[in-house]
Amino acid sequence: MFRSHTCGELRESDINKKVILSGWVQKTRDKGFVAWVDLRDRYGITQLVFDEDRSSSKLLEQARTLGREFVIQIEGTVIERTSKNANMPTGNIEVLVTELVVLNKSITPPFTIENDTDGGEDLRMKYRYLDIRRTPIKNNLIFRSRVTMEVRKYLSEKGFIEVETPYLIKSTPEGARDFVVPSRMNEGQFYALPQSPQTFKQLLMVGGMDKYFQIVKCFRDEDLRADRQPEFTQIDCEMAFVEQEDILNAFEGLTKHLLKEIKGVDIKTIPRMTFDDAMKKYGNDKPDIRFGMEFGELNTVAQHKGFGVFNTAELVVGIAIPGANSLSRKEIDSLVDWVRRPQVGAKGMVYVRCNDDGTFKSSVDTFYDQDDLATWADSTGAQRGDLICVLSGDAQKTRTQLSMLRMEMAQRLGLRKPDVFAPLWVLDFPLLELDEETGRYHAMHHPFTSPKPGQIQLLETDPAAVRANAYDLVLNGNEIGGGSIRIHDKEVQSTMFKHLGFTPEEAKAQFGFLMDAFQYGAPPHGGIAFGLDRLVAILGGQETIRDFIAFPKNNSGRDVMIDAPAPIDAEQLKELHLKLNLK
RNA sequence: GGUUCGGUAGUUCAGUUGGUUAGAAUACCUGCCUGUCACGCAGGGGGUCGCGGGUUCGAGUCCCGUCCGGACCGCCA
Repeated sequence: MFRSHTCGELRESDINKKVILSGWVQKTRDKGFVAWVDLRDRYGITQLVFDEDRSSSKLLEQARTLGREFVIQIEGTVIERTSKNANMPTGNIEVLVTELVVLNKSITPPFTIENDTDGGEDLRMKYRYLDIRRTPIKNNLIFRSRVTMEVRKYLSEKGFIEVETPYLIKSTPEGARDFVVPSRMNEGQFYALPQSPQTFKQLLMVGGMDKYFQIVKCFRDEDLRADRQPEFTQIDCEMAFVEQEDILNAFEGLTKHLLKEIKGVDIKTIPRMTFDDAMKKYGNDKPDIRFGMEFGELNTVAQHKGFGVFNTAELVVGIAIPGANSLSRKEIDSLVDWVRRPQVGAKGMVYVRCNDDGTFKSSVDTFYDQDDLATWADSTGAQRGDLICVLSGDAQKTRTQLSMLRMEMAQRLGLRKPDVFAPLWVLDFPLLELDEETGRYHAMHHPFTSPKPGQIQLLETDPAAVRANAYDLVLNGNEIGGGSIRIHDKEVQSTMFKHLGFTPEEAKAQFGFLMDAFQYGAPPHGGIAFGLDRLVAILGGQETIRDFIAFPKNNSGRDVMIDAPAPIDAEQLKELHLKLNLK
């Protein structure tokens, strides 16, 4: 037997018990007459004690040879501490060791395995197995396990069946780049790893599975970010015989369940907002509604008063930043510089100080009097003490820029509180999006998304106006889930492909299997997929998904621990019928 | 593909206008220490300043190239 207890569970009630513990040496403190060892495992830390009076000199000497991260097994007696430590759960007791076995030595680790490690990101990635020993990372993985367990529990109880779908599938031109796998047995042919199990879950609906879910890896060969990995996990769901309302209700239930069980937060109902409203009010299709600062459109009140910049702008729009009248002239100037950076791209910024005495002082006082500025304050909801920031120009771009300013100021003002959770449904997304480079329309969600009833004809005349039965679940300014009611009719699906620029032959070659299936009684169906990594990170109050993934990739898509990707040898290439064409 | 910041001891970093033998903290090693828990005290070892080239009497420092890492833009149905 390696252990009778874990290193996290012994308490005062265990005093006088004989115990066996195994774990890692976190740290030793040698005081001469007495030496302590902090013994760590997944469950916690228990202090071991060796001293001149109660331990044999051989044992005390042996304890002094222990180094960081040695794996040891001890036998001993739980005793009350002379000096207790209120900061640790096991702080009232320690184990007086009677026997010590070194199960395995360790060389000095490259960084300290403590909550506040001295190790940098890169190094911790290279030795991820050591990083996982640290409490913060360990707790994140345990947290993730709790979340997935709750998801499985909830969905299973609601009658969903978890079905696995294949990872070796077919490459398609839509969407992100595919990761590709050469086929040895089929010369010159390739599998692709799924960007999502989309078509398979639809085929499961045709197969009568009715309510499906899967916690599943997906793959996209695109550049990485702090919240984006090339392989990531989705909670993928699909239901048959449903309309949008059924899906929203079902997964509102899941979201509320998770917030309740994981965070202890009660959400009554999740508010809903159309895509158009989200863009108008927040300039963003995933607004953070933990705070206000809604957009106020100022065209009618700010144009034709002699200020040329506004007169020629498609949109004049502002927000009231709470309490920001206290900013100095210099700070406001630096804010103007901030919006003019290329990443934001505004040409300039007009501001209005809302003084405590109810007067206004703006950067455009030449053109606007106090009454004019009062209407601005009205439109933006500005209170005394606020600062109104106004941007103008092309409607879409200006909204995006003001949205960036809104998020930045909320961040600076501490309004993005990690312990507040404000989910939001965003509905009625456009079906299609114009690609400015190619001039072609492509599906905003994916090509299997159904248009709103009665809008199919609009595809011919005004494709950009067609709305989809598509919805996103937004949590604290992050898209954590998205889905749609799918097309289940072969003719409608063909029409969609036609409008996406597929010839009938291309559509048949790439998605013929799906359209064939639709001919055999495909039920109406729809679904949703949640980004598990992101969901877990946000529930955990953090932005970086990397710390919630056991073995993540770095910014360049590399696994620095196993050093992948890596070249393969000539023999393997030959087997796969591949020739390299390197620069 | 682009913008930007960084690479100096095992680790995290400092290093001024280009100027003697490149420092601090921590980790590591040795010794001391009658209750530590960020233990304390004394001492010690530890450097290809990412790599290559250039300017200079002299380069960690300036210039060019390159590699690696972080953040962001493009991209991510």
